[in-house]
Amino acid sequence: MTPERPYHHGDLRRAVLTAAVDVITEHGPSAVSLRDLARRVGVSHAGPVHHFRDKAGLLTALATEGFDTLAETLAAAGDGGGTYVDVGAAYVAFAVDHRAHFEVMFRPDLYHSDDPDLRAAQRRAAALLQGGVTDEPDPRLAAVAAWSIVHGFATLWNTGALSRDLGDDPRSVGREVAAFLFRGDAGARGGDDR
Amino acid sequence: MTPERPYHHGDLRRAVLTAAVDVITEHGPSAVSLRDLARRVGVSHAGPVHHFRDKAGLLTALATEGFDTLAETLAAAGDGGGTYVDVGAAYVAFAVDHRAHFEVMFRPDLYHSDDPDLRAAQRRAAALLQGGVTDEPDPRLAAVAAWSIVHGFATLWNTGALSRDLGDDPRSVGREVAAFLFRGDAGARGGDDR
DNA sequence: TGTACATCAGTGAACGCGCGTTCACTGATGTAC
DNA sequence: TGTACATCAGTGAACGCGCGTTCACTGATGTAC
Repeated sequence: MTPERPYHHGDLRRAVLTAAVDVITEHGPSAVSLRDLARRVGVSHAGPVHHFRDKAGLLTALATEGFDTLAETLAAAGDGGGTYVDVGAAYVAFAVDHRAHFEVMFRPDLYHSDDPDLRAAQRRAAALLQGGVTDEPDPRLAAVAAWSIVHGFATLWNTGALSRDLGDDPRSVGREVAAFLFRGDAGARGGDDR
Repeated sequence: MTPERPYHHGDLRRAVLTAAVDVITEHGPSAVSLRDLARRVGVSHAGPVHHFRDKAGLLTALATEGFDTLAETLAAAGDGGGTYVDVGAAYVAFAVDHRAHFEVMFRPDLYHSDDPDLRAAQRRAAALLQGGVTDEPDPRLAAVAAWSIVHGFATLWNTGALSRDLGDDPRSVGREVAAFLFRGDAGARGGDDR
């Protein structure tokens, strides 16, 4: 018969991260404990330490993964002629689809914010956000405004602060909100300058 | 000689709330503990329980206070012909001036979100946010966009996510960002319809 | 002005718990030769 | 193909700690008469 729990887990790192996502999605980042995650994953309570060093180390890994995914998402949305509105909609979609990651990413007190991998991922995502709105009179202000509006919408949506009669599709409302910012610019183009 | 610690504190409730603000401002809401606050205030560890019932009760009080102050701030900004931009700037100012309150207010998992006083304060603040942008083609969308952009900016600023070369005056940048949203509307008037 | 009594605010001991982290360890795996 | 050995992944006991909450209590205050 096969043993129920082989000595080596296989991919404990991945499993712990996934469990962390579950906990955070349901109860928020402050509910995370290494011992609980170990329990969920069926491993001794000291197991996770091997992969993350620390509780903060685990959350660092989660935040890094989040910034990486966000960068990929934004890049994909901007490729092939995506407008700023597409990029903004992608930002909102990321935030609601990866709520746990999103929440941790913007709580730097929870992780090792000087971790090199993390910072690289952060920079990558930030560059993609800046790049989207180059054809405005004041592009720096426009970039901050653009980031603010999608970030704000995503945050308000995720915390349940928004009125419920906005419907149940955050992606489409998010897109409308992003489009509203550039309602004057015919076409609202951005992203690709080739 | 006067006793160092009179038996009755005088205003323990107020003192605990203030101490909580200090802790949250410095270390975030998850660092709050009733015992620590009691220690800071110079009172037995069970003292605060008398006034708040609960740890969540304490945070409920803090959030309520926050929504009340926000409502006052927004009302003051809208009075006497304040434009939406004024109201938006006031929102940002509140968020950076009362960072601790602001942070707790949008973490409903931390408090008793069905508390009647809390909900009343929430409704008051929400109404003032809705009312600011009545002269847009789609006022509901405009209201969500307006709330999103100032909320997003404030959140990004408070978490330190924004680039440092925006300067050190969140209020004025916040105002610019809010103004950017309505850059097409000459005058960008709102708030008073008298 | 004085007394009795109810109410309120804060005390301090005690409970039981879950946590992060450390440690010496052992089982499993892979690699050099 | 086989053996020795290094490395790696996970174990389980132990540590010390701070926490929230409960409880019977006592000091202080205020109010009725």
